[in-house]
Amino acid sequence: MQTRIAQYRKERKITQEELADAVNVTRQTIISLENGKYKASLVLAHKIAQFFGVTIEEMFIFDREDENL
Amino acid sequence: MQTRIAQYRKERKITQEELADAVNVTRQTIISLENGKYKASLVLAHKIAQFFGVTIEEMFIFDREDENL
DNA sequence: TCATAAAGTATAGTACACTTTACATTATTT
DNA sequence: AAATAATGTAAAGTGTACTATACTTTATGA
Repeated sequence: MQTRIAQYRKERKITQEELADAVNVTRQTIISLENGKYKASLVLAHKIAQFFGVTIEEMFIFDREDENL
Repeated sequence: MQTRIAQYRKERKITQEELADAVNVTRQTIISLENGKYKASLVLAHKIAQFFGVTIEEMFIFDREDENL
């Protein structure tokens, strides 16, 4: 699964720490999401999408591998 | 967090088991989601929304309590 | 070039999404 | 009323999202 977190974040010149604070997770969580270490929970996905004013589907790119959970 | 899973499912006269099979989880997972025992993962949310042809945001209703993850 | 900000790595711990199996209750149909 | 379908409950196990802390590397800018 891919995300546009880093892309949107950089476009808006926001640091990982600022985003982390905004959605109330640790900086490590943002790093891990951006680097594909794991997938966001539904609520976190929603908060990040909301923060950037886009839908979850626009922020997170589901691919065929996501047949598994 | 609320969901419209049961609502959409009943509208289309689909059983929990049929939905479970369609999105490749167990029947217990569907029951638990419908009864608010826990929240879907992002990928499962996506698969359920896709199955019903709606967006994740339309299928899952985020409320203020969802400040936490 | 030196300081500092930003991004990254590592690791141990906790909570919970999801599975599996088995049994119980409630609806639906004949 | 009896059979069967559908929904529900319980409980133990696994994987992983996220935290916390501490340290390292890479960018940015005076």
